[in-house]
Amino acid sequence: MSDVTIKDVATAAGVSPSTVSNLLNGRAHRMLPETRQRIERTIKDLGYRPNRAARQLRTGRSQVIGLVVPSVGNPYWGAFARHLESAALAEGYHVLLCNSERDPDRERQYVSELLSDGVFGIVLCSSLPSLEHVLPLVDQGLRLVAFDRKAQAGDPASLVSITVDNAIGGELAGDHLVGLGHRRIAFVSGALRSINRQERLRGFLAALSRAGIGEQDVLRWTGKGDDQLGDVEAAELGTRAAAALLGRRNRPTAIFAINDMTALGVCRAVRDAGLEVGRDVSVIGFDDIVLADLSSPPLTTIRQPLPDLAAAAFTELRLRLDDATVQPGRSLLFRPDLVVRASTAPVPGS
Amino acid sequence: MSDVTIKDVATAAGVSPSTVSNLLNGRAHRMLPETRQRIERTIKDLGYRPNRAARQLRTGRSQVIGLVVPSVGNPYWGAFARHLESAALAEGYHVLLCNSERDPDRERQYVSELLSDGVFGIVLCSSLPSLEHVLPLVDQGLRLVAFDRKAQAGDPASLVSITVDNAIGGELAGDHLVGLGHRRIAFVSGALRSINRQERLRGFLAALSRAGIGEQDVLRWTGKGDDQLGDVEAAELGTRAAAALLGRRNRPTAIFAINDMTALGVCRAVRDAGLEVGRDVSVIGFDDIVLADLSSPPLTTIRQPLPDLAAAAFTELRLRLDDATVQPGRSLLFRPDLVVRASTAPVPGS
DNA sequence: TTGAAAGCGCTAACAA
DNA sequence: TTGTTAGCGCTTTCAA
Repeated sequence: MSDVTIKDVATAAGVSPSTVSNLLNGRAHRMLPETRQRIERTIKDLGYRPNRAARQLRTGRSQVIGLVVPSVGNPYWGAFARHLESAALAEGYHVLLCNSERDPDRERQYVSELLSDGVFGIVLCSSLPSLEHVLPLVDQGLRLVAFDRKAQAGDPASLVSITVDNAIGGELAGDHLVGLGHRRIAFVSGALRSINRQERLRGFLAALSRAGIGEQDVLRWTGKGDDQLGDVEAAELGTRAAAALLGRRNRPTAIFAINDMTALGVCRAVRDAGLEVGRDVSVIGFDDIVLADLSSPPLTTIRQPLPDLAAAAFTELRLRLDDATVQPGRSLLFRPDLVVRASTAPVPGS
Repeated sequence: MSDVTIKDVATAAGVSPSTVSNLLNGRAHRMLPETRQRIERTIKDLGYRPNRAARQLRTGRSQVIGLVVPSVGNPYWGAFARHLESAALAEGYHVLLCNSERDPDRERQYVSELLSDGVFGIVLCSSLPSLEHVLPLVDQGLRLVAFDRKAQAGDPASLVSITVDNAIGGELAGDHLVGLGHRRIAFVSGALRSINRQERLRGFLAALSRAGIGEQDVLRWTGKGDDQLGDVEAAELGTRAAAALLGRRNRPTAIFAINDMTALGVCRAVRDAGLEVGRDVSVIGFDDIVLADLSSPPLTTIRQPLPDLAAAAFTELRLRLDDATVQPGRSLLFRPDLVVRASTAPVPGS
């Protein structure tokens, strides 16, 4: 380890440790320019690097934030992690990565361990509607930003929630399909346990309703016991759901899938049924992961502005980390975009 | 913050801090069972959690390892990060995530900062053939495991290198295509700067050569200036390369792409040319990322045993973290598998 | 403008 | 079996 300490620097520069410390902590104005230069030179010459553990022990603060996601193996979360890390790095923060694998116990465990690591700022991407499993830890100094989740009535007052506006996203999807002339439309998702999913469906139904398509006329597939949907499983679910829906007498001409992975699974089922995505059945997803544009045909989807979302998550977290007083909670809802590609087209024969 | 310290526990339990510390550090046998139980109860009651910064300051060790990858936004690296984190967690370690974005300066910067964070164990997934930009830091206690990179002559003696056996992977790809009757075969990659890529090509050529196809008969596309290939760009490159290759008079009947992202781009170009992947042109990739199985048609590829690779990376790192004496370096080469899906088929008309 | 000194929470000799 | 003690490297108050 870099065994040169602040004391070594002080001795070599002929000053006291506190003067060096002052320089290190943005109080350079308190010393003569020549002193300052001498110290700076010495630091360079000796290759001195402050020991963060010592600093943290002393100040109680650390330049690390925690990120808890279901799994970075999922392209969506991988992309989010990348953008968040990028935003954090720009401000000198590092990111501890935690994969909850959608296990509430593991989520709680992580948060607790992070606290004990001196990591008080955490971006939590929880799959759960309720955050009560981590709330007790807020009393211990935890600063929480909940991502991909709209604020709920039962949330602690200080919580920040950041997400795309899922209801608007659902509406955009619905408007798009209706605008293409579709009337027999299906919705495919796993169990609607998360608020996000409920919102997406709500917006979607609202759009269809405006076009005169009642709720009862929308084919809904919302998980059939297959709840433990991971990332690969989401596609699998899409395939099974679409296979069932396409087997009906009056099969839908368009399908809205809860996310892109599911949509890709839906596309597979369409092909398996001997139909062509786009021409025979329109498919629209949600997220705009990197593969959406790569798949065949390229997937029409609702894009989440991931860089903006990630930057906001970090900014909000930092705000609460720097200021000891408890800030009021709030929700940030970002607007999603419709990205039209080849998987959606006018209804056949129209 | 959890302001209950080891001292509080000691007082409450009626013992000295060192006894509590002994219990905490696996020296429970040095005390009476009843003392032990009393302390354990107190720890629970008070909700005590050790302060890691203090512990680290004292011992110089930390339960954190660093992971430097090009970008977790790339599905391959995202999957690797997930498996590595999982292996680390099982032993009580946390993972600091660093995205180098393929910038050598950033790589060096990260490693240096990690050192100053007291993080001495780092899994480095560098895109560079040489590691000299971080070597000076090895003297400062850095323990390095290089992933996705075979050992080189110029490496430091203590370096561990872990990767799939890319030459064998290339051979498997070559044998597969040859076995299907293909003779006009192309290879598509970005610039062959990394050792991995060179190895894949070498193995591939060796397999073709055994089938009587000389090097000069293999169409090679190895980047045309488009060097800054990120993740999306890899697909883009595949598309451009394949478009050019398929425009030739004697177009290839099979294409081996350097990785799955590139292969997906190749598939897109095949479709754009009015041909069918599998039937008209066989395409094989490398990695077996999650999308390989989801794409249309599902992609034949060379699978990397990612969970095993990740577990090995952590194990090797930990070995070197625990033992202060410098261990001799070594290379671990894991065997890849051929996964046959629908993107490859016998050569048309055979 | 600079320095002396105390102490953050913990571990591990060493002493009892 | 248990306790005393010194000190890890740093920041910050207070004094000079």
